[in-house]
Amino acid sequence: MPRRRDLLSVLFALTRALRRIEDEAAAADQLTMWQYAVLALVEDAPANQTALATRLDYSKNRLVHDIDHLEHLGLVRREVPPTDRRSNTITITSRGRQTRARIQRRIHDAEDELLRDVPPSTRNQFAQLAADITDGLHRRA
Amino acid sequence: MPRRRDLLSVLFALTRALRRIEDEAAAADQLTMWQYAVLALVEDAPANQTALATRLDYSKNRLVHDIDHLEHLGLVRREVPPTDRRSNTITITSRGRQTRARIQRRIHDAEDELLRDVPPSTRNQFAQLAADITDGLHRRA
DNA sequence: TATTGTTATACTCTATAACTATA
DNA sequence: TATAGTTATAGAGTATAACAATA
Repeated sequence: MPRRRDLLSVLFALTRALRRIEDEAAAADQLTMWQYAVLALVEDAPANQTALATRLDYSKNRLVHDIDHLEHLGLVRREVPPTDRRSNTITITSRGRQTRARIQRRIHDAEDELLRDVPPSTRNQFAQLAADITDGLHRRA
Repeated sequence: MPRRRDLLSVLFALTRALRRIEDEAAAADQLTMWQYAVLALVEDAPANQTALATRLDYSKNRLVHDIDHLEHLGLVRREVPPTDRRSNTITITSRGRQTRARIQRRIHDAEDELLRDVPPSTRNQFAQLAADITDGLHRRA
């Protein structure tokens, strides 16, 4: 029976490589990984900055600059809902959708290249399990 | 058919939580996650600093301070092999083994708590697939 | 000439706390 | 009094390049 390995140690090289892939894919459109992550979240549904910070496990003060940048590029809009004038609802623009799709295509291509030696069945199984576990953690948070 | 999700997005929350677990477990023994990672690697086999940097995907200049710290705590030793007096062979001490085991126990306990809602079969399958994929990446590097 | 480990430096990222305007 | 967003600042983490000793 082999010794139990730390879970992080068996994920570290993979997530570092994936992080690099996302950084580069986002940088090709003048974005950071975090800005791309915001874009991806608000494409699914508009959200205010506090909700985004919670969901991303990110701090709200850092989000300010990221959303400034996204807004400056015309990829999202800040809208103040009349029901609570303290908050901003972040909404994606059509240009934002295009940019996000372009970045995602780069990411998926690079993922395919990175995992070219992993059999598709292994890979799909892994992705499914990872999604289940992570979604479970999000539901708890 | 649901849209393909970025692999990083389904791993991110998990790896961030695991990173926090390792940071805290290592900090309880005055170490960083990186220093713990070095300790774990040299327990398996002594290695020089360049090899460690490559294996950890870390830079060799940062390793200098980390190994200084580990050496200062008496957890590893630098030994100059007569065959190549430029390099240091980093060897773990018995105190280093004890510290590493103690930190790992904390990590495994915290992992169990984090993943308490994940069925053991799911978890084992996930860990096995992750290890296979990561080991494959290491073999390529 | 190349490599190992080291040092110095600048830069980016991140955490903390305080502030404003609304509620 | 509490919350959403913002601003300012200090600190940690990281990348780059240059250096000495050895090969």
